Amino acid sequence: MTTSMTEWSGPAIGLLDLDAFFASVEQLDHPQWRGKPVIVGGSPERRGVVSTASYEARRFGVHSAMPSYQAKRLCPDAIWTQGHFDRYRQMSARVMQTILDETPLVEQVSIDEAFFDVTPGRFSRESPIAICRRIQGRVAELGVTCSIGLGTSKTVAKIASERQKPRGMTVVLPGTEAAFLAPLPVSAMSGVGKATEARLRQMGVATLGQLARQDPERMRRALGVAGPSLVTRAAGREVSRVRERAKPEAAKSVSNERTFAHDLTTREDVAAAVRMVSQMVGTRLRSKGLRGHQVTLKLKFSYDKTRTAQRQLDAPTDDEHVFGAQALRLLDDVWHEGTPVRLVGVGVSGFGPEAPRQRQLELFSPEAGENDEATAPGRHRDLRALSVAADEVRSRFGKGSLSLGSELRLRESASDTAPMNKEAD
DNA sequence: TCTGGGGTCCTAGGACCC
DNA sequence: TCTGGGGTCCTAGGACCC
Repeated sequence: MTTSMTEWSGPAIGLLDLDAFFASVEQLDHPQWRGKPVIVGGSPERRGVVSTASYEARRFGVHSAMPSYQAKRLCPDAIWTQGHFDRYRQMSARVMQTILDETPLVEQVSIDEAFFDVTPGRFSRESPIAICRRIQGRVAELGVTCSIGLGTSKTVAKIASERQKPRGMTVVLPGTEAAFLAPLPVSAMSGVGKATEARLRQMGVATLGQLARQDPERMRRALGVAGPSLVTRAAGREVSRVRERAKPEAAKSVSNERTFAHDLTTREDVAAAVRMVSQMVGTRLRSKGLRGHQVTLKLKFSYDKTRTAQRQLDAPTDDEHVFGAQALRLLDDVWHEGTPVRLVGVGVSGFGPEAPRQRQLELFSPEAGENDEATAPGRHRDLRALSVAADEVRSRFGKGSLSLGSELRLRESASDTAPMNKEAD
């Protein structure tokens, strides 16, 4: 297919998606693993899931987000690894730089995906297709491969990128968007998950072509504010803009959660888990220089039963002794001893510059009592200094080098840092 | 020992204020 | 004696993404 600039009218947006990225990096770094099934994910014994499966493993039916025990059954000889995230981030950065070398407007959307703007006449007069081909070749030189979708909007580019994988390139020429999208199931479009798909099915809408013909107002009533834009996007009429990625400092929340190999039932164990997870969050907050004034506790009792509770703090903090103590209090709102807990999560948010609304009541409430773990301001300072010192020790001697006695047993049963799932399910 | 972890955004109800 | 109405904050839960 050849297209000169004169044939391309309107915006040209590309979406680059790295093929089985984590597994590909592992195969790049371990030549003896090439051509073999490789699975990056949590271990089958610890309630893990598959993050990425190499294409060799996919032939056995293994895919992202599959429970690891199931993947193990399908592909017993697969090579397993928990993943090497610093290495993936490094490789990702090189890929992003490669795209930037070809066009200045790049929006990284995840570790393995980026939109880029190659609209003819905007930064260059070259054919968008030629630029995409060159990007694909240069990425391959780095040792990993990618698939690219090219179209006049983000929605089209994204869907196109998934049509031919791995190492594919799918071009949807201007004017052909509606015909390209129409036969596809609604779930092909990002923003349409299980729930929305089911809702649309009830309404007799199964394909993007059918969705494109819906009354936007009807969709708004059925699906909320996102409804009308789904119609526009399904019709291929979306006007999208590639934006440089927001800075990491713009994070709105920092959280950690751990699933335990065996459910926790005693207050002692659950409280120890809350403290352990709070400590992980505290370390990350301090390393990012963020302080939040809201803490959230999350407990998962079974696969589909989760409860959360949150609370405002008197002042923004990055110290687990402060927000962790509040998280412990929230425990009683959502849990009673004896109920099995499979996951414990703690999050801190509310990094905005302004202080939360002062709540006079709190000053006199019994919960600000002296039996708090950390209440008196002087004690706060001492404990935070302790947290900072502990960060230092952990960074020098490893994460496991410092932990409370009660945490030790938990650390043994908690899944190791499970890699994020980098692919759509 | 079926189904992880880190995020963002939206919704809906109640509190509270004027 | 039948209780307004807009705005904002807070909270819990859920959908979705990679």
